[in-house]
Amino acid sequence: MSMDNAISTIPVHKYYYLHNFQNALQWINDRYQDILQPEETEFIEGFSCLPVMSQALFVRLIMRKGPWFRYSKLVYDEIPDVLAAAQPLLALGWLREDKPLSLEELFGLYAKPELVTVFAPQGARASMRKSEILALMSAVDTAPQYHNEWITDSTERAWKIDLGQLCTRLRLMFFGNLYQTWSEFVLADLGIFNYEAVALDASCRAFQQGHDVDTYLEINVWRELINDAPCLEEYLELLNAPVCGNHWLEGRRQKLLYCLGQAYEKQGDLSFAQQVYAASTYPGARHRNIRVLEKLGDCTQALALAQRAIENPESPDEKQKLARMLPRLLRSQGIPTQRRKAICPSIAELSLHLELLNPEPLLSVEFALRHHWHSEHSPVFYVENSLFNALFGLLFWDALFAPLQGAFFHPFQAGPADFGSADFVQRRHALFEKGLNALEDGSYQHMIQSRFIEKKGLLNLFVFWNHLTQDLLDLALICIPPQHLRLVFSRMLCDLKQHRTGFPDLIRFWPEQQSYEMVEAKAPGDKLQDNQILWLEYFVAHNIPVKVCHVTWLKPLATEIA
DNA sequence: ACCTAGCACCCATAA
DNA sequence: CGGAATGGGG
DNA sequence: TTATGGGTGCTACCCCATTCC
Ligand SMILES: [Mn+2]
Repeated sequence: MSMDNAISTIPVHKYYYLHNFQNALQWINDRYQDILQPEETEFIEGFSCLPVMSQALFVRLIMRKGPWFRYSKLVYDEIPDVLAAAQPLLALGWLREDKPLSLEELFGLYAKPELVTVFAPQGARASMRKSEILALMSAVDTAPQYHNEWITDSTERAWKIDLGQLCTRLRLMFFGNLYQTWSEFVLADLGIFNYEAVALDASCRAFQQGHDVDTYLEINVWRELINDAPCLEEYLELLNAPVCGNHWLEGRRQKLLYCLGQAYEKQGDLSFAQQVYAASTYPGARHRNIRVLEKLGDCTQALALAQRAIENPESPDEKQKLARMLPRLLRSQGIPTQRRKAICPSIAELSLHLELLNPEPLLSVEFALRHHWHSEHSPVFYVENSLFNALFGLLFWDALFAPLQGAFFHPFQAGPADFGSADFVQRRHALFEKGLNALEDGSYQHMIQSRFIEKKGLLNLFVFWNHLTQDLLDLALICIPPQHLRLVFSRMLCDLKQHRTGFPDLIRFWPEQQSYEMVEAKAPGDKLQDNQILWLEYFVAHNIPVKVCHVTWLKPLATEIA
């Protein structure tokens, strides 16, 4: 804790955010000359000509919620005269005070007590909820007005930032996504996020074509539309959208279709959902298509599609789901099926039943089991996916951070941008082979240990550093034979997206015997998930030690009424 | 990869 | 008043 | 009773102030 405080109190330059933004603009300007739109070039040029205070204010604003701001709410030590700083921005029209505010915008800008005062004549009362006052006023007067018409008798000013879209576009071009913000810079400066240093040359950039930037933004608009409000029939027009030439964007488009299907399904528009699922190649879309056909009562179609699918399953996960649906669909057609005994007999044999006394304070089954088994000579860790993912991330560090074309293009990446694409492993084949070979010749131990030291704290999408201690790592390397690591990593490499998850909750070590065992803990009512079952089957098939422990509580609840 | 994914928890339904 | 939710900040 | 599907909630840097109910 004190360490964290020490880090976060290191003083940064008072205009740190402005310097970061200037650097980002420079970066973009250097790499995107051919793609930048005229107004973007104009903006970059115009920005550099502004007085420092105005630049600083502008950057402060684009990092805040917006698009409306109240002058009185803009208080910064490093910008003593906000009004003066705003003048050049107002003159350029980057900030506007001559725009009307809708009622909703006004309500976003002012707190309830203020609105009660303003709208008391129309019947607003302090006892009402803010939403009730809004409803009241909507009934009376909904037309947008200028700020000084809404709020008379006030020295307050309201400004609207007009370059939000443009700045979002620049941010997208820099990061290649919209979830990262300009605050990445300061978080990295403060040591809150530490990124691997990947060599980036002047040609590294997220987008190769201006059109792709637009496509990304369009998809994002659709996504917000789908998430924020009920989906209309008109959205089916997405079915006619052209295929994207860019693989990465085409994948995003397919995912968008899948999300639209989910939204339709959730709101009960099964027929729309079915059409969209049928058009999407996103993993899982076919399964949802079959399920929705079933829900629609079209079991004939559902069965036909399921039978076609099981001939050529897209993944073990889909195969698993299909195997569960098929008997039901067959029965619906009057075709009898023998009642299938538990999912897989080999997994049933892994079962172990324990009655435990839940210590105070109450623990989850995973922690209770760990507590029950843990001892100095047989330590137990609650690791879930984190252990094997971390070992994977450390062993294959060089492969993950290899500076391949298109993989890295800004200094704040926890992994390559093309992680998710079908040819990800193929493109790095030789590097992954190198890691696997290290398992053969024994050098993997040193490789993993030294990277644990060297790379500690650096963001890696496979390594969760707070879960991985030196103790845990030492025990894992002592107790888990390299043959097992190889088996696990091989399966992961088949499909990194899907096979990163589903590992058992606990791992028990017996360092003196150099042995270990993984254990999936199950509370009553909890059941194995598909990805867990698939790993269990794999472990059984390769003699990797694993159990499923079903825990019941010995003394249910005596101290419950408190 | 913070409107996203992985996990556990809780409930409804059907054989 | 308590306490959740949101926004701003380094 | 079991099996299945579905929905929800938590958690992700951490601290602080404001807002709202
Ligand atoms: Mn579990």
